[in-house]
Amino acid sequence: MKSEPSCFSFEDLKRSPGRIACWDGVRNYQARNLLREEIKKGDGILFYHSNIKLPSIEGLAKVVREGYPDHTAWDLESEHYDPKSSTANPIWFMVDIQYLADLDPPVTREDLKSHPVLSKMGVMKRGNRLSVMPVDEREWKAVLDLRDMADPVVS
DNA sequence: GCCAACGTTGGC
DNA sequence: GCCAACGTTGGC
Repeated sequence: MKSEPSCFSFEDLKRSPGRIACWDGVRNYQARNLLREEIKKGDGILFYHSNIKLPSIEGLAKVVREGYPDHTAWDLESEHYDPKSSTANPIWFMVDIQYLADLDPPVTREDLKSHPVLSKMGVMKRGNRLSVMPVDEREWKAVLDLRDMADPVVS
């Protein structure tokens, strides 16, 4: 999952109650479909900071609640308000995620670029604009290996 | 600040 | 349904 830290950072997640936050405000159909259908409770998450000097994977999180309607779409006050979405027919979805661990130090985009497996990650693809994208098993393991970490998502 | 990539919008 | 125009994203 990718976020501009000025909008919502990994630190923000850590400071959230129970270290849980909802991944709201996604307004892209491809990402919506992932949130609604693909992402399962217990899935591991690489939390990536974008649009900054040193774009990096900051840490790990996991999904604690599967796709449910994004209520900010119904909130007139929200900048993500969308009149096309209603409680009867929600268009946009979100999941809840929970902090797991820091990557210390963060795995930078430079790190990813020079890695045989990670250089092929979705987040490295040109023009990629999704705030949610799939990470495969090899990529997940490769990130953990870079920091000599045990897999925290084994259930 | 530049610019490529991509999604969305709207005229036709 | 096509496609040009436009806005946004995000690395550099």
